[in-house]
Amino acid sequence: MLSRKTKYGIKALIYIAKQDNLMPVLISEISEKENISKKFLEAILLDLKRIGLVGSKKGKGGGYYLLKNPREISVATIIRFLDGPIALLPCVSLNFYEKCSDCPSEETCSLNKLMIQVRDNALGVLEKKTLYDLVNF
Amino acid sequence: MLSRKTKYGIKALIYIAKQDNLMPVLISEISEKENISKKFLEAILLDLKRIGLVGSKKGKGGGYYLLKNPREISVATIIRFLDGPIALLPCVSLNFYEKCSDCPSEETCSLNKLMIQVRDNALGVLEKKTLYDLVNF
DNA sequence: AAAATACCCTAGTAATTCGATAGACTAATA
DNA sequence: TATTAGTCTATCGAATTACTAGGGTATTTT
Repeated sequence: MLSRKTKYGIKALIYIAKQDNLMPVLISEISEKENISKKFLEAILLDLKRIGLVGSKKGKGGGYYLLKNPREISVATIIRFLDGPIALLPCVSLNFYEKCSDCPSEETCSLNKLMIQVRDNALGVLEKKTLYDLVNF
Repeated sequence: MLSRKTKYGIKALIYIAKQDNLMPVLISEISEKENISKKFLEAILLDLKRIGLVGSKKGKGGGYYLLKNPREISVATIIRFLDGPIALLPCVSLNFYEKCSDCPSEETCSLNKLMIQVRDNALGVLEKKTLYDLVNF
């Protein structure tokens, strides 16, 4: 399951992407409209800023805005950064690979191949889907 | 990501399924061969027993054995019982459905449809794959 | 009776999640 | 310059989860 953090992060990005004017969007506005705890959202947006997906402007008239074209932000990217691996096992993760401590060999592991298949199926959807698609659903 | 519990559970079931003789399999044997903490495995097998996938016999010559045909045990079933929902959001889970607290309506939710798609893709693999397939990989 | 084995209970550590609280800093604007 | 509307930082805490470990009980076979 996705963490709330990730879910909120995606919804916030969608919200920002929907405002096609150039004005930065307020945390408080997103918080109210999307029913997200303001302080929690604050932390999430900060994460998204570190990743480079959004920029921010302080002071009056400030807020958050997208730094990339919505077509270039895939859902997979967002999930990876906020939630971590999409794969079900560390040994089949493309971006967070780690050897399973209990497995002597991935070659002979009975789960490895199956989980690669599951991963690829999920990625097939999540890599293709971008913020743009979600805004214009 | 799958919990260790689930991963261990699946591997234990595979191990048991591989012994085609009728002798029950010892916890300690699975624990050693699969590098799983014995105590943890104990709890996992107990769960699997409650679910009805395995049976057990105490005393000398005791151990665990399958109660169902490996062809009838899908990986999805095992994951659901040990790990919970396969879906990424509660609102798209078939077996553990729950309304998202922040969403006013699933109809207009921008994530709902996408996550249904991801779920169905994952299930396409996990429902079809059974213990039998994993043993004879 | 003794040995082998599953079963049960408890407790603890460590990490993660989801926030709450309090305030510091920054920039536009009146 | 003072005010105000914002982001930013840091810390704390309750609740849950994921294991790990110990010791004792019940049951079955020899």
